[in-house]
Amino acid sequence: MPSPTVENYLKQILMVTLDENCAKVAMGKVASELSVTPGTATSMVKNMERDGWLTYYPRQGVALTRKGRKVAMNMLRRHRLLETFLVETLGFDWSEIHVEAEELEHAISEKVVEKLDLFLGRPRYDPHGHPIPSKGGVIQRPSSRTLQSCKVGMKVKIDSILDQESDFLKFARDKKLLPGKEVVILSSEKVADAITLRVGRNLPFSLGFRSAEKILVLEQA
Amino acid sequence: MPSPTVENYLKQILMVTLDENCAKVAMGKVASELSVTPGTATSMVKNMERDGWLTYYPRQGVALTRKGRKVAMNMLRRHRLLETFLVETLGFDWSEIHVEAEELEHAISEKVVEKLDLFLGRPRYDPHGHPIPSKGGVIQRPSSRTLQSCKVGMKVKIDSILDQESDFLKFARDKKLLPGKEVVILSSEKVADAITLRVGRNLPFSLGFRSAEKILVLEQA
DNA sequence: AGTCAACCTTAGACATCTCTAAAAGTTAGG
DNA sequence: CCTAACTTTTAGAGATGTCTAAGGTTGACT
Repeated sequence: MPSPTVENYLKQILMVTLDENCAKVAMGKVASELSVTPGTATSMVKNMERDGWLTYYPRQGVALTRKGRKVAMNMLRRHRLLETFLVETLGFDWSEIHVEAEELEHAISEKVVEKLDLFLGRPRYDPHGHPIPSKGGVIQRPSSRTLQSCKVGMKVKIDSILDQESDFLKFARDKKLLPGKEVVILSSEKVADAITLRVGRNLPFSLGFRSAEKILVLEQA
Repeated sequence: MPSPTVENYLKQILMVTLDENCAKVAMGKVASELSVTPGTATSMVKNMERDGWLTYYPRQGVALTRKGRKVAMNMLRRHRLLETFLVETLGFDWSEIHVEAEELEHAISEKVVEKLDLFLGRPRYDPHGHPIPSKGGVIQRPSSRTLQSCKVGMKVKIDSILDQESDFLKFARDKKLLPGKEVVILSSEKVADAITLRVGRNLPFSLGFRSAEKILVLEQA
């Protein structure tokens, strides 16, 4: 059985994995997400590898094992069900519930989770609009669309690059056009057949529609 | 702030204090109540004295300080409110709730306790018939206990009947089991789950523990 | 290619909470 | 009043999870 601390590490690592859509999570990210020093994260992660929760690639990052992912999904389920309960049943404001759920999710037993789920009417989304993983650990992924289909002014997050051409991938990397990055659409001219966009705070640049079709993005809530 | 472990020690010590109606709690009792070895209890208690939760009288026992008692009462409040919630709202059975509440009581914030209290309609008794301490740490009937908790040979006075079931109330009236009556405990068999008692000079009869728990009594000096 | 900054790991320390095993104190019966 | 049985304390150890401080790697930019 994982300790509450291990549960926290697992959940946080899963959330970064889902968010950045990338297999390995860097140690620095682990440390900052959990508000511990880098040294603490390293030693913790080594213990967690010893116990089979994740795989540790020194100086590269960590990836959850199947066993670790299962627990992490379960924590996400608990967290989001509890947030729903706090808003729907106890009348909390949605700005206050995160911290409360963070504590309760470690103390609530599987039995209580089940009864709560039933009591709440098996909700599929929490008050923030995030999908609640099922009992089996399946999460509904927000559907992605191509960059080409985005409207001017939209703020989206890169989900994945479909092209495998190394030239294109190199170009994408130069422009920081990488999974997880936030992008703003500055213009989209059908006549010119081009989209202008900005990644993070970098310089804006343009992409032809043909290239833009190769990039899947997620809408930001 | 007390750790969950300290909270457990405090709550357990308070419960023994209330139960035995005596100021000091022996170290052996502390150890057995918390299911730790005597050595563990001693070292823990020393740390707790250092932090002002209790006073430690070597080879005699411990007594809560005002600060310790306040926290302990609050834990009791949380525990009993949570048990009420688990039964009333989520539909748990009596028998399962103690362990669940034991975990949750350390994770629930003051804010959530308040909202829960409100949601439940500010109950005064938990499903076992135990009084729920108020927000200020006042327990409503410090001198009353359930009939179920009485030892063989004790002479007590009926304080009140918690059950609202008319069948049970009719039965109680037949047996003269009414507030103010004096009762002697003739036997209390955990295995048989039953208590035998005599009201005044009437014929003795038996009650199951579940029924006995719904009867509040006052100890006779 | 060299250097610097960012990132990561190592090492040693500490607080908390637990254990076992052995020693010391206490109490009751003969 | 002595001893056996019980209770309590001491001593030493270990797991977990955290820190600081120092040292090693890596990658990016000149």
